[in-house]
Amino acid sequence: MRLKELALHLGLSQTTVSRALNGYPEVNAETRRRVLDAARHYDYRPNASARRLATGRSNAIGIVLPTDRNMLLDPHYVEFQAGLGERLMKDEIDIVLSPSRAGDELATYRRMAISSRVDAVILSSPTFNDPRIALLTELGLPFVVHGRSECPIPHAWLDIDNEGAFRHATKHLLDLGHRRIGLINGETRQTFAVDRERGLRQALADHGVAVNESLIAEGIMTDETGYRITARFLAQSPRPTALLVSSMMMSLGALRAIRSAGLELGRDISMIAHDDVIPFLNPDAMVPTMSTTRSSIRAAGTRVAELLMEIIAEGRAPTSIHELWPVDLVVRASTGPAPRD
Amino acid sequence: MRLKELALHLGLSQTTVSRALNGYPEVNAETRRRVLDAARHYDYRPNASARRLATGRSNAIGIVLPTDRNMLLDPHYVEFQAGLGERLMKDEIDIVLSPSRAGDELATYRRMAISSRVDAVILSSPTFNDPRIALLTELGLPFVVHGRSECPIPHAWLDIDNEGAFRHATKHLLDLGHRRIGLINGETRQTFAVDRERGLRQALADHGVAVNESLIAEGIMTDETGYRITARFLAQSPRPTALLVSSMMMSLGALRAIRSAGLELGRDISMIAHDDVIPFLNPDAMVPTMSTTRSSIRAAGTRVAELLMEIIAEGRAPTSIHELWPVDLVVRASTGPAPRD
DNA sequence: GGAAACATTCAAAGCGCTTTCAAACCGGCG
DNA sequence: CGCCGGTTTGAAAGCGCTTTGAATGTTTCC
Repeated sequence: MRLKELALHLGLSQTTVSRALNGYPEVNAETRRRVLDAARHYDYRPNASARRLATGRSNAIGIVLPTDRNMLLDPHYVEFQAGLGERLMKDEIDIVLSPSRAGDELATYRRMAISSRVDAVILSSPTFNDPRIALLTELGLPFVVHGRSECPIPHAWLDIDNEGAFRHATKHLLDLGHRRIGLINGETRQTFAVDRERGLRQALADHGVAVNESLIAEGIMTDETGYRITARFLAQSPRPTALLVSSMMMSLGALRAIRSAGLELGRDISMIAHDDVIPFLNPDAMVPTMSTTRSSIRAAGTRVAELLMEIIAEGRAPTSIHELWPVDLVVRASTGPAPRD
Repeated sequence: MRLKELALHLGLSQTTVSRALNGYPEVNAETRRRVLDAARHYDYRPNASARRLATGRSNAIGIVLPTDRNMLLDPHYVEFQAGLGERLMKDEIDIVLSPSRAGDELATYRRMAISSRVDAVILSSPTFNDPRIALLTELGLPFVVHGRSECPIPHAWLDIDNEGAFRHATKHLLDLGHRRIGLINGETRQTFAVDRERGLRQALADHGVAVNESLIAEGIMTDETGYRITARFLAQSPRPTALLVSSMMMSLGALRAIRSAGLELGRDISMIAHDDVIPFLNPDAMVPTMSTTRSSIRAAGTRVAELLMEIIAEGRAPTSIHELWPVDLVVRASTGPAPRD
């Protein structure tokens, strides 16, 4: 069923039918009712491409999907997508994934923009001076950064307070008497990891505790990395009495290493992990339950979608958008007072 | 830059330029070169909507994204996506995610089809008589099912041999002398879970071993479920000497429960888990290394994309597509001979 | 030399929608 | 009665591309 046929059936012009369906005010109430009834009856849906061509809006937002391993190796990604979806569903906005090899990312963004496939894009895992920001700004394609870059070009971003989160977590451990605190971080080419390390250093400095550089390590955020780094840390003498871990996934590995070393989490050693609130990695379900810095990545997705809609549908200025979300510290059983030497 | 302007610059008609760009043969070689050069120079990209409208092809394949929790709670999803992307990239085909609440899924498929947003869709996690299959068949939207349904309507599908995988795994355990084998399965409304259980039962029957129904359990495939079910199994007397686990994620929980019970994996109890080859859940990195039934879900994604392309670009008949992939059994350190009673 | 065959190009139609601009119709008013 | 403002509808012009059908040269072959 096409608009033309529908109009024919109704004995109306395409114009009127189109207006009735799109909620324009100049349509007679009775006519509109008839049109809507008929549309429902025939299950009419406007052809997406035709509408896009006519309006210039694509009703879709884009994400470049890096297909190489390591890039999206984590479940955070899909949670974030689900969060986006939750908001975009409401306006029947699609998410367009453009697959791309790591090296071709810029070209893929360019392609998306120039072929006007999407109204806006989301930029995840920004680096310090992320070239994508300059590119998209130049191309005039609206975007929101999830995370933070230090790129000088003004742009919209939403991030969680990684520095504050790890500062608080560190302070909590210090208050419990811990002095040798290890950091198992994500890769520091990602800004969030740097912010977290900064938070740790800041708290240590505030308490006049010297940083032990051999207790700061990073890697891709897998169970395996968590295991390896923790094992290395525990081999040191004296060993750390507390660990700060950048993801729940890593904390699983860390926990394995702790058990292998014959230590008990929460008594011999404490741990605080960052929790993105992934359904299948529930800190309350762990044994012992895991203390966390918590911030739902799904909620972030929903909010990013909302911001995107404000930009493209309501014309909000992207440069006015900077959201820094505070992060909860949730104390559970994995943290306890520092053991006596 | 639009086609019209490009043509103007070149002193050619839109027709010729379009043909040159799309590789039609009736264009003079020299002319084509000029056109391609100019296109590159001006960074010309055809407008996606216009092209779609004109050709009737959207160069996109669709996935309905269920945003409710539990539906895509697992990392398999993103690996599969990456696999798809790997193949689709080549032809610059987009993946369109249409967010949908669990209840509205059918409506979302319908919307995708009728508004001709995509050329084909992927149907994941099929149920026994999946209503989506009937719907899509009726709508005439090509699709490939990832997994298997028992829906009588002929359709394209790709699945791994879940039954064979678990039959072999069980047989392996039986050969090692195990008789009390527990199954920690995914939810049996998913066909793959039923197939796996079937594989277990078959192998037991072949060996004349009676099934212990209290050692068969299912649940969503999380670390937590793995922990709970295993703990319950281990509380039985006599306890099982081996476990079959439906996902690596669950196996992490199972391992925790085994350790909590003071048992040693690979000696006191054996375990074989199904491995979808998720980068951050590496069986070789576990301690002890985990025996698995292995099948890359990413590779499946790539193949599904390939099949989709064959259908939409080459006109292959969907009903001719039925692929059942064999599954490797990889024996590592988590399996050993059954302990003596 | 002219017809036939081929190679190359182009004008214009059409994909299905939105939107501009004009027209039709209405009751009310001077 | 003619005109006006307001309401409602419609014809037609795009949006930027592909593709049909025709036209223009260019060779080739009797």
